Amino acid sequence: MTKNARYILEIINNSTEHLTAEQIYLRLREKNEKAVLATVYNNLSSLYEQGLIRKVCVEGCPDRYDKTVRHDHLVCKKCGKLSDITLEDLTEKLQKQIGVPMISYDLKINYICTECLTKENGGDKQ
Amino acid sequence: MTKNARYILEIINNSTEHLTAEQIYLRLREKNEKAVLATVYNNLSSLYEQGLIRKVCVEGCPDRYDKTVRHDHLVCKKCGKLSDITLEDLTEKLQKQIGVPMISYDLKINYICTECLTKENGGDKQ
DNA sequence: ATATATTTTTAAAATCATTCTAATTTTTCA
DNA sequence: TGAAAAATTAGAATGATTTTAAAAATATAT
Repeated sequence: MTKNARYILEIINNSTEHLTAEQIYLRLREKNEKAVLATVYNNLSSLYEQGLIRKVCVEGCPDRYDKTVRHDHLVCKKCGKLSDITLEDLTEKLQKQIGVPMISYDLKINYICTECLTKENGGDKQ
Repeated sequence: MTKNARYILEIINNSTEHLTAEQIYLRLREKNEKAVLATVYNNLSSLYEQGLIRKVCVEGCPDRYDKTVRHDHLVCKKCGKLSDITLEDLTEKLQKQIGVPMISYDLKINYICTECLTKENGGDKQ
């Protein structure tokens, strides 16, 4: 694995957020690594193909990259904010229900985050 | 609701597939409705905001639109093929686990579809 | 019905994320 | 050391989607 790939993997694994390629690129540069956005994309693709990172896509947002430890996601329907939540592992239950062998599953819970709820209520009162 | 919006909703609800904006546009034109792609996008956005249709995004593919009746998805990790599957409704179970009120959930099962499995085996033998 | 306001549609350009291209640099390792 | 392979770069290209501003259609009030 190249230095860039290692750094990128590190950035993703050490982040509690869900970073976009752009954000990863910026963090890489903060580390004084001079790299270009295309390099970040190249490395992200290869890390993803190797199964070392997860890719999360929410409509309207650029793809975000995530660690592979099993967990689920909360997605705010208003602002697109993504948070981690670890719910019961459904793998076995689901595997029993579907006939074919499954690789993994992605579970997203749609909700409205506290900030958006507050804003919404504020807005209504105008 | 305008005629275009009504037709688009109809196309989505009568389809067993998961259509992209482009495909919906083509079907609309088949019905002899002269409309432009931007109109399809406009209407899709507004239908989506009204909660009348679902949007499914799979990485590497343009967004696809889907009916709102509760069901889950199988996603082929190789070719991106999307199929419907109706698994046990997890709403209550999940709602109990997360604290905040949830709107809905999206469950995607990753697997390799039969076609891709066949191809893969064929490829290995080369 | 008739003028006015509102909404929708259109064509075209713009945007944004991502990928590709071909050249250059870096790394590998014989 | 030097050739071959892999990674990086700059920049153009692509593809999906959104925006713009004008034109057309629809609704509303007179």
